[in-house]
Amino acid sequence: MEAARPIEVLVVGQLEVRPDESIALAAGHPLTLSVREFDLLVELARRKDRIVSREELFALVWQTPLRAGDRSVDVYVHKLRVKLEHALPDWDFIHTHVGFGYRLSAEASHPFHKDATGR
Amino acid sequence: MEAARPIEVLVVGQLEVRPDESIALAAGHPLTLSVREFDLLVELARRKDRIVSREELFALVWQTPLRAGDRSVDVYVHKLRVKLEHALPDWDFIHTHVGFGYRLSAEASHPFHKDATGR
DNA sequence: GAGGCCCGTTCACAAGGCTTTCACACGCAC
DNA sequence: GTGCGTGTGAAAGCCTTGTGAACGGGCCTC
Repeated sequence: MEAARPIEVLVVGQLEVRPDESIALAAGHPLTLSVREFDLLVELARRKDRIVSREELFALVWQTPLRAGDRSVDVYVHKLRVKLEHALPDWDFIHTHVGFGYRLSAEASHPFHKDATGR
Repeated sequence: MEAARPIEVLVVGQLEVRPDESIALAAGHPLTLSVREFDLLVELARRKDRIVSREELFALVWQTPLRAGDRSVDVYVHKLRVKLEHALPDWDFIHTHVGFGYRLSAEASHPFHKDATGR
């Protein structure tokens, strides 16, 4: 049999991330992500449902220790949130844990009090 | 009877590529492509919906590793885009993923009409 | 052999996207 | 209110990609 190196496919709700193919799918549709955005999403997805500190995320994605005052992680989390929100409006993916870091999990966005804003 | 090697027919939306016949059809009409253009289209079609890096594309089509600074892939992607755009104006086929590479997928070109209100 | 044509390659510049860094707004705890 | 941590929009510069064109080689025709 082939020495099959298992292909890594990270699934988080309707989100599917394939690090080997450098692609992320939202409900089967490819997301357009920059390199940093993609790398950040991959590392979060690999640690799905766990809280990951900024220091760890930065080291993983930027390959260098986080300097005091650097807000890059926050900025890129925001960029990812915007794109994920646009692709899958009914779900929240990146959750903030104040003082600890971020956690990636698929959670239905607040089921009550949902505006019927026509879009 | 025949050695049962299935004939390869790659379909991407209205695009049909037949490597064995060295022909590509757009909505049933043959495209006029050079060898390089055709080979590039074949390799992209074989990896439809996946992002393919310049390095991989160059190795596949040119049969030699990509040298730093070589823009051949970009140039041929452009040539292909022009011909595909001419043949099927309402569809986008080759999508750029900055920092990653190119992806071949049939996607309707901008569904919204862009006006010139400068807004 | 000369001229014309494609084709492939390379270059130069234009365009546009990406990363980084700032500034300020917000919410919560004290 | 004050301080701290996070959200968010924008500016600036860098880097990647898009694009038109020049150059040269191979091939066909005359």
